[in-house]
Amino acid sequence: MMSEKEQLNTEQKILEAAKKVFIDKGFDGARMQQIADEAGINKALLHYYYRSKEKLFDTIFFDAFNQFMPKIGELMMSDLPLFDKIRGFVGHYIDTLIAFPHLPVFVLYELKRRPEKIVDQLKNSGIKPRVISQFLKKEIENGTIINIEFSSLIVNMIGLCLFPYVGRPIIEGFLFDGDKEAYDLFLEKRKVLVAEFIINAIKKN
Amino acid sequence: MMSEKEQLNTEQKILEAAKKVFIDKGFDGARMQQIADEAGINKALLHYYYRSKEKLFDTIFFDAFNQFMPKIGELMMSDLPLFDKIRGFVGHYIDTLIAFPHLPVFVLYELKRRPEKIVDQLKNSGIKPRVISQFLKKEIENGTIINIEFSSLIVNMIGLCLFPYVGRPIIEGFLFDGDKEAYDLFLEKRKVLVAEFIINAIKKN
DNA sequence: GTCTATATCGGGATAGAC
DNA sequence: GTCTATCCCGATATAGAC
Repeated sequence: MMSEKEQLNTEQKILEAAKKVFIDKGFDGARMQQIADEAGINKALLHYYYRSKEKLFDTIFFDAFNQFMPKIGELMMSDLPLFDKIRGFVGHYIDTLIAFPHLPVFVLYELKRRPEKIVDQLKNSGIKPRVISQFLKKEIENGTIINIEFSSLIVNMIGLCLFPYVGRPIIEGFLFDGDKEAYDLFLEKRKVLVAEFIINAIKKN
Repeated sequence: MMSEKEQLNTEQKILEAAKKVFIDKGFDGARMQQIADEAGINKALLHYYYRSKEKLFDTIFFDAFNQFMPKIGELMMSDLPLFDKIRGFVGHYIDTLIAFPHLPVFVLYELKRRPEKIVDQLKNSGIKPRVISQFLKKEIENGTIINIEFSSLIVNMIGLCLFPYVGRPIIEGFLFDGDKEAYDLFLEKRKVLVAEFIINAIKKN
């Protein structure tokens, strides 16, 4: 009986392995040999499918990035009440992070090597800051929330979601005495806590 | 007339150069040759002062880390009112980030390679989570703030300060259309905005 | 202490058999 | 498509002259 991994074809095995190694080690830290080992093949075959390390990396990276930037465009531009949008965003974002906890550091690190390409990707994502910004202005005029720029709000939201993941080794070690289970619980609870924290911060009265 | 750099002795020049290159490229991405060039010496001399790349890196890293983790122990454990502590923390933290904007990604990335050592450093920093936690409990009992764990609060605070720096390439490109000056202004304004955001989020009524 | 020259090795990439 | 063997460059590290 074949294991699940053995049922994959070679290209899929390579992609799985590359994803794992690149995300864990970054481009510079990753080794083609390790990817080959992980995929149960040899180095030469990697080059047969993807001519270079760079090419293979690109495939992985943009795939990862699209997972990392959740499909929240529709959510943000829907006609849900603002506070529900915030809850939806935070919940969805943290769910993604729980599924792929190593993605953020990977993406942020690689971001320094090629910011342009990534910004281009985002611009093609269909998310329109202007539209959301207008929506926010209306809520401010209505008096539901305090005066805040969209850029501020979104940066705050992402920062609050993200940091527990990128900073996990420090926080878990220092504040949770290395208690992995306690930290997982902490992360899970933040799905609600972060949304309420944000709403508290911006709601009038 | 000597430039400022030429007045430094060799060891200082090496440390300056290494700091620059390591922080910019990370351990794996950094090249001893580039460090030597930057310092205006040759590779052999690097090894004369620091036997290996790893040794040189360690020196830089722990130095950088101590800058990155601002000396906020005293501030946090002082007898200032809570909201002033928060303002002080955010202001000080963001000032540090403005001075060393590339530190966070560097520290977070390298953190994955050696979490233990860094947590040890923190534990020797003199900051006592328990003490601050107790202080927070009192404020909750007094009714000044809503019920919140210290771990949540500090993670939120750091996350809010940090993200605009680690995510700068994306945010600046996507939300600010690459306008560097506008982004610097945005960062500067956050010194006040973030503190008030946090205070709003936790204060009762 | 500082240099030039070189040893050594690891890793990405290719050639070529099957 | 998949393998083994090998090329070749770049990077760390060392030897040794001055």
